[in-house]
Amino acid sequence: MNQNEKIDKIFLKPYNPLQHEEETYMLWEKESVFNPDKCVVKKYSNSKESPFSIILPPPNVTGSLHMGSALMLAIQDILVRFQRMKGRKTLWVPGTDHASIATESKVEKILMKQKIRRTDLTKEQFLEKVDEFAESQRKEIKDQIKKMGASVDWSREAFTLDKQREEAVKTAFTILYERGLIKRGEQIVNWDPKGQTTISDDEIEYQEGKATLYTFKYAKDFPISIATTRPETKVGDTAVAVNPEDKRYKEYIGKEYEVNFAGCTLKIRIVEDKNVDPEFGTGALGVTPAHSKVDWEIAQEHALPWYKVINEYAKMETSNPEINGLKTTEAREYIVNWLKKENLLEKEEEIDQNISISYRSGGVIEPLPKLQWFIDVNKKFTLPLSSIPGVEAGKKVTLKELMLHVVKEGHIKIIPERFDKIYYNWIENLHDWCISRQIWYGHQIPVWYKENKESETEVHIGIKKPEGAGWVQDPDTLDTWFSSGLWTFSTLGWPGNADMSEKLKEVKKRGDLLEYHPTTVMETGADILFFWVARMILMSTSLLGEIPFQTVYLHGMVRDEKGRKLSKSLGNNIDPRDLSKQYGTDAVRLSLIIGTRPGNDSRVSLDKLKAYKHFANKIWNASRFVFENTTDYNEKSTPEKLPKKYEEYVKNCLDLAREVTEDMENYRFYLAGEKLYHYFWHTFADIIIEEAKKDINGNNVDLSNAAKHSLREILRMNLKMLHPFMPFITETVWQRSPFLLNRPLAVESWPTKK
RNA sequence: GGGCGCUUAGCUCAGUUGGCUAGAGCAAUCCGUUUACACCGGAUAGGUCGUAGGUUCAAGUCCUACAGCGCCCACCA
Repeated sequence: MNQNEKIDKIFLKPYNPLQHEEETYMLWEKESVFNPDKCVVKKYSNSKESPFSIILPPPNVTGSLHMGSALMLAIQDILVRFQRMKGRKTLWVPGTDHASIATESKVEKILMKQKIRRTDLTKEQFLEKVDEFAESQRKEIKDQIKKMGASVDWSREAFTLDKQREEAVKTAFTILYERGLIKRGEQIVNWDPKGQTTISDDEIEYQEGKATLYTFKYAKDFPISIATTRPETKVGDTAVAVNPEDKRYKEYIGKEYEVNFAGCTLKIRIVEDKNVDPEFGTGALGVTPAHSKVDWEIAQEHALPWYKVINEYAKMETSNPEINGLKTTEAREYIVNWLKKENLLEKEEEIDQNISISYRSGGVIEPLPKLQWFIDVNKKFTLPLSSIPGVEAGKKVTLKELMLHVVKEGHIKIIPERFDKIYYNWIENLHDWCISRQIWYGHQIPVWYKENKESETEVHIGIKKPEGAGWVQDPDTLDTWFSSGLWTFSTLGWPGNADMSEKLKEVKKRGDLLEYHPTTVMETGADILFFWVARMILMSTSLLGEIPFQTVYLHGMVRDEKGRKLSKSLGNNIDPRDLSKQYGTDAVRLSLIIGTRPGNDSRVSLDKLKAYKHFANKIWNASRFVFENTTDYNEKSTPEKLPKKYEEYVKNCLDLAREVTEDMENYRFYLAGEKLYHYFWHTFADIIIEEAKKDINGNNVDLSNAAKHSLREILRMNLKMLHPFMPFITETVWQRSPFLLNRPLAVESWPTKK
């Protein structure tokens, strides 16, 4: 068998991705090229260069990965592989998120199908089921991450609900509590009667709808008419608010009336408040402090009493037995009828109104006052330690100020820039963050209560249950974003063994946290800028006095071919693995990357997938051609100075390398990828190879050698540059090539201009 | 109510700080079955870069207004 027959044997045609991808990933793992420590030992990376670090946004264990995750993995892998090849010590930490509410309700649904209700199980039994489910999803997700070729360091895999992260959560809670930033209080919260839990402002979605606006008086002898879409809540009114500028009601301000309204006795005071719009309705607002956020604030302002008239099941709780226990909608009907009967109803009109919906459970949000835990974003506290320029250690700041400062001063750069404004706007409107949830799955709040002899409640906040009998832990769990907010440093060993309250500094002396934090870049979906990115900034700046990342790269949403959202309920959901099987992972990655600008939505395109699958085949065959035709190539026989034509070819390729490098360094890999594609196919394959064919078989030995030399050099550079984009095929070719020395392509050096 | 994005070839989209005859993929038309590849090659056609003004030696790129589509935030009880 001659050389070319051998090459034919190892380069079977056409290129079949399925045949090579798995073994290639195994090769990388065997060689530990994803582990930065081992890369230093093996001298694959230069420990003197500044490290490059990135933490994977942890996918929720609610289900398997979707196309958005595939895009995320592709972008991050490109960034990471590029830096690794440039010789930087490079860390990419993988992990998953327990996604408390989402996972809990998912498991509940699964149990329902088996005719098991949550209430049939004890808390322990239920959590066991959830853990079981989460574990199986994690396996699935891990498999998907590998299939996408993501070069993550599995030895550092993390889970937001594992032991280490639990320690981080408890520590964070304790520190924030000690600084007075976490408080417990009765406040109006977004209650989800369907999910039976509170949710944060950001977890609400608005649905457009119509509502009836009723205009009426509480009673015949009451001087002012009010308008509302929710008459049933009016049994909880304690005031009527009017605009101070409104002349119509000036004379009533400060007066108090006792009225009998729908069988309930109400004491209504007339107050003035700037927030009341004189143009709307009658210009007078019936204040229901317990069941409306705006009203709650008005009530706070005027020290009004409040009465809860709707309970956690969205049923009435009133002194009138005819209404008590009714659903809110039934109570509304009762009250409207009563108004009609009493001849108090003046007007009924239809208006546009948005309905607040929980984005997890779909339940209609009922504002309720409840005893909950909050993070106070407006309270001044002393930052004990800081490496943030402009905020020295010891300075008094609020969380809001910190969060604004680091972005406004450019310590954190957001790509694309336009999201800066959106971020500022969100922070400026930020209210206290309600962090307690009435569900089982998640980090239980590290607070313990005990009744003492005087039947007062003692409270203990800390990492461990206090000594002695009688301590009961707060049953609530934390908002899932509390633990994911710690993600950039909880994955890097924080808090470790140090005594957190005393020696924050000590922590930084330890391994990963010192080496890799702040992380270089956070790449994630633009849709979780508020949920997550802002929370990470909050946690990192306040707990470590450090930014969590230098750059935020935001990607848009991946939609289907028609531009619709991909979702299970629409039935157009795609498992990236199915596309990988059909087109090869490299093609899937390229199709998601090329032409997708940061922050913009993109569409799954079968045309693109097909095109890049063909491209993989092109690389395969062009490589085969080069190796077949250069088997007798001898470096020594290459003329020192290449003939002009080949000199130009090589120079052009080096120019491309410079341009591509610059694009990569500036996060324009969606351009770099296209340039590489175009160069490889339409310059290297179509022009250079075709030109070289003549010279290789010609009589001029020097020209022939120069052609062989140039083909190899250009192919070598292209395989390297294409590797971050198409890791599988480039590595597979490399492993079969004369280029292979003592290391995989994944840790070969990135081409630079000599 | 406030803010943001998009509008470029038949379709889906690039075009980096204003600078060469405006690009890619797919689709279309014609030719080619020469030993890397038919998951191929060569060629052709196709755009007054949403509209109207403006700045500039020069505008797809900057400014202003308008239109259509989409998104985010706030929210009127």
